[in-house]
Amino acid sequence: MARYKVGLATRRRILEATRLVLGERGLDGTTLKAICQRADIGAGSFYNLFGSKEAAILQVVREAIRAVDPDPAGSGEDSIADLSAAFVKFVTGDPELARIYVQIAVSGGLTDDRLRERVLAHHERRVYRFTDALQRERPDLAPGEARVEAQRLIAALTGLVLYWLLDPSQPFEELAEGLVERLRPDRA
Amino acid sequence: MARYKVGLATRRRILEATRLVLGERGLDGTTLKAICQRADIGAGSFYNLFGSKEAAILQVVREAIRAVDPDPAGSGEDSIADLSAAFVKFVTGDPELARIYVQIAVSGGLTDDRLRERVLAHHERRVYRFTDALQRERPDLAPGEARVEAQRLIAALTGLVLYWLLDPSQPFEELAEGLVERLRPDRA
DNA sequence: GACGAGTTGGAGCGGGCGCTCAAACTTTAC
DNA sequence: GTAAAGTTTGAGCGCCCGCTCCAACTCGTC
Repeated sequence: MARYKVGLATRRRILEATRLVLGERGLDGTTLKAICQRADIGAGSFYNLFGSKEAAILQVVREAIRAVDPDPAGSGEDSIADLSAAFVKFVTGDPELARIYVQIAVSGGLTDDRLRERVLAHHERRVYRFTDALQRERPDLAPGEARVEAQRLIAALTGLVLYWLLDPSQPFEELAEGLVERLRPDRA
Repeated sequence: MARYKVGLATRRRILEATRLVLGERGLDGTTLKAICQRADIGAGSFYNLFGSKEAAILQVVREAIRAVDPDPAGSGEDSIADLSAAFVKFVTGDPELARIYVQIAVSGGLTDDRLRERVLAHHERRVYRFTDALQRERPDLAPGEARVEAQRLIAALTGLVLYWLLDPSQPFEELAEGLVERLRPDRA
């Protein structure tokens, strides 16, 4: 849609504004008016560049999910500690996007069928990735057990993010690091 | 407000309808129309018994939180396994209420200041309860370490509930039970 | 059965929602 | 400089929201 420089710049401003509003107000609080005020544009400009409010939101959601799982077709060289640390870094490094990620996973996933599919597909990839890493590090674990431990670890990390977003004074990084300790080879 | 039997019965129907709609559609999807259709009443009847839509929702939210933490002033005789099993039982026994619990914690807690306070107060009580149980069972743990482990356990349980609600085919009970195993005295 | 108190449905209010549209303006290519 | 294509603004449309109001109706009491 955008073909001139100004249009592309406006497009970027809209996505940035959408990101901010989504983080602050959540999925349903993200109104067109809020986005347009934040981006300092009129409604007409928005619809010149996006087909609908949902389109802009989905674009931001895609970004958030990609930030958590940056390399969907990755070759699988990372350790559990790497994967976990990368997630912690994502969360602490871009809390706005982390907020969106958690809100989408829950309020979106539990009420919107299409979003649930996206969230579950993303979750499945993560479980696979973590399971793979765990099997490499801990050949002593049965394959089924590795997957189960991966699921537990991801659930715990997700829960910690939630409580940290609710109360940022919580020592999220320390809590998260302790989760990985337990899965180390020397604890087998 | 309700003084005749019919009024009290209607009040119950409204709360039941609110519970169902909240679980299915989430906080923002719970419209007055949806509640009234579900309860098969007119809007006038609703406002004869509740001061606002929010009042009915808060009533249900209170129920959900109380279901997770049924005895806020409890004496502290439960073991970690008891506390964890009680939570698992709540979740599997009343998934509707569990849905509400998770949705409120996230979409409510992250966007509404008053709800966040409620959620955090509830969470703090739970952490205290779990920490207390863990200290009794595992005197070898430093007090700070017991609290940290309690936080990790609660976060993991919450995360597991989330993913189980997104995908009920997940073996939630098995995954949850494994979390407690690790904290047993004989693993010290 | 008469009567006050409580309960009921639903039309309709003010307001915010996502979105449209046309006229004015800006950018770009020649 | 010209003109086609792209961009912008903001009033306003239709819709649904939470909520009000009141005439009609039931309930409980005597």
